[in-house]
Amino acid sequence: MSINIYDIAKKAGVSAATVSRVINNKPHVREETKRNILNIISSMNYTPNALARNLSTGNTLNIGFLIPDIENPFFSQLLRGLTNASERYGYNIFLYGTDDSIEKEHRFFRSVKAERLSGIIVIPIDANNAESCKRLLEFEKAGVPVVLIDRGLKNCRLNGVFSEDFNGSYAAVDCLLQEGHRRIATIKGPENSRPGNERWLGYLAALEKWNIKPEERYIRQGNFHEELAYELMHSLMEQSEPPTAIFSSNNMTSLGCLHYITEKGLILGGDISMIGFDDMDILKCMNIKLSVVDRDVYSMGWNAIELLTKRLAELSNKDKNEISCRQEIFVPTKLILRGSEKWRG
Amino acid sequence: MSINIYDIAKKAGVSAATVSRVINNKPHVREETKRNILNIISSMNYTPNALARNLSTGNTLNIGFLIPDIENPFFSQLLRGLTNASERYGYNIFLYGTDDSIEKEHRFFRSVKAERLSGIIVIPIDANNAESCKRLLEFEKAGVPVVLIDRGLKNCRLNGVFSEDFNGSYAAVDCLLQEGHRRIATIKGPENSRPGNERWLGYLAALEKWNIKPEERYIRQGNFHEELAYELMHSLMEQSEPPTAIFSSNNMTSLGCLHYITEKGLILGGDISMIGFDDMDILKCMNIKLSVVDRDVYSMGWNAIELLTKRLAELSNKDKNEISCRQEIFVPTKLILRGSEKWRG
DNA sequence: TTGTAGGCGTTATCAG
DNA sequence: CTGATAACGCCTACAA
Repeated sequence: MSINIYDIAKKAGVSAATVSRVINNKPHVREETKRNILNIISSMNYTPNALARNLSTGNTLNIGFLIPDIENPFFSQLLRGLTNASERYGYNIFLYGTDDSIEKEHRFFRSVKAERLSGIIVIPIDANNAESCKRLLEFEKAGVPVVLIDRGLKNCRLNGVFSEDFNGSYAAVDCLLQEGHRRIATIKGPENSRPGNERWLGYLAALEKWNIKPEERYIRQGNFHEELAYELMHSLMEQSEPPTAIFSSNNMTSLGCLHYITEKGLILGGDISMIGFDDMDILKCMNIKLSVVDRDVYSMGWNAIELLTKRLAELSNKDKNEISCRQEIFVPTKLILRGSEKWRG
Repeated sequence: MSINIYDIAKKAGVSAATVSRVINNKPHVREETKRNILNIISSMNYTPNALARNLSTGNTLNIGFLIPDIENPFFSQLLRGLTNASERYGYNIFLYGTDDSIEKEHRFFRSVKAERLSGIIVIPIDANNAESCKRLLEFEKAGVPVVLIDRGLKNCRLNGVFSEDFNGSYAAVDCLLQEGHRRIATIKGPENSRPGNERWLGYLAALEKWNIKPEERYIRQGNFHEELAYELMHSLMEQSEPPTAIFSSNNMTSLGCLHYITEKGLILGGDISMIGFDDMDILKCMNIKLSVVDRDVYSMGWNAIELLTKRLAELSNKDKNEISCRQEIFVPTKLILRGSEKWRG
């Protein structure tokens, strides 16, 4: 096959053990021996076999990432944070696209085990899926740390990086109320998603603060996708007393709303007001002054890797047998006002 | 550590070899023995260690994917095609985000070798980079097939999946000419990119067909990113005799153009005409009738995996020692007219 | 049909 | 500071 550690050893007139020490920057090697070996390594263009090393150490630097919808720009941004951070920390990323299919999600769990990944970062598809929850807890117990991002799992206490969905949503709806709106509609996220639920609770809480009863006619069950949101906008707007403002629960939903709004030629912040969750670069290009609840998505990805790194470090210091703290990180949200929240502006 | 093939063997009262045969679906195992082993495997929740297997067979089912700009929706779509196809064929994807940094690209090549990936799919950053070319050819020679996507490398004959950039661009510009435009500007892609160059040649060829001389004042050097395109639009439009139509060489560039156009309140297909390369879902939502050169990006990703699969199969049939054909697949483009090409519409 | 034994390329533990 | 040698978990001739 390809050139191995013995070839180097032979050439250098030493044993494989010494070469191994050099490769791994271990102490107790004479400076000269080291230099010589290093030279031979580079001149023979030798690259240690990671498979063999991992097998021997029982520890890969590979981490798995399960992502439900690769084309959603939110996830792309996350992915960039993740890949950058994992490069920084020396991990390889195994990418698994689950495409919103729970079967795929489960299939990938098997892969994770087979490949002996040292950690996984998961955006679970269904917060209520007991099987996923079980499998993930098994990983944790087996010493494979799990970090959730954005979405969570019900009754499944794991590490995770989330955002302040409740606060963000509350602030957005509160803002609309301050603007004078009283008929505020929302298109909810999927019921089995933590962010969807939190944002819904934020909506309710803001209404309650202002002593306003939530009304069925202004509430729609969305699925975080554009098509449905677009349809729901029709049913929201084409009723006798339509809402004066919309709170949309994610970026795709906002697109659906905007689709309807631009199609009807409505003026944002004039004919209809709106605040969406999650910013999109595209809005700027299109000169669309949509107010949004923003958060640092890139850093969510980065934080997830750091959290994982920390957990992995704790696991390798098993000698102290510390009980490590579970951590949930909540990235703050920020309300960015661009005018679409205005009433009859 | 975790449970291994010997544990299963002991429990089943057979040797590890027999268990191995069962795991790999090899013949010459009594049906009953097989059933029994399978039962034990599932009851003990055993998953074979892929690292050990790969080390032993010298063949991983892992393939690397180098992508320059994860947040570009074109690449997201590609990524979806790739992940779906690789799941279908049983590969794992190692994702490497190069972020347009040639150093990262080279660093990842090292990783590819260390991890003994069985193939790589690359979107090279710089078509003129000799080092990348050299490394990729080395991989090919070492039996690690390489498939390029979209972008290529100069003087580096490798397998690849591209699209009919020249034809697409030619058709777009020809269409603008048919509409009566004579002052057609273009914002070019990077000079070191194959698609950028092909699309530029298509532009020139179309002009030539109509006997029109390309004019410096209507040509700008872009970089496939939005910001620069936006700036270049200023310099294009704010001259004494501005162009009447724009041909934009990729999706991000189109965004930059649209940014300018919407900001100035220009009417697409009225005040200014335009055709872009690559469609974007977003356009529909924003009700923007941009005509585009479209291609099936998802299938480009899928095709890349299929090409790789074929090459891998050929390599394993080394006994025949066939010289396998290098393949370049060119996905067709399609001009989608939505009105923005019209003149004084 | 099944078992034995050696090898894949490293690392790690002891000795020296 | 360096070298044998035994793992790591699986596959695969070859033998039985």
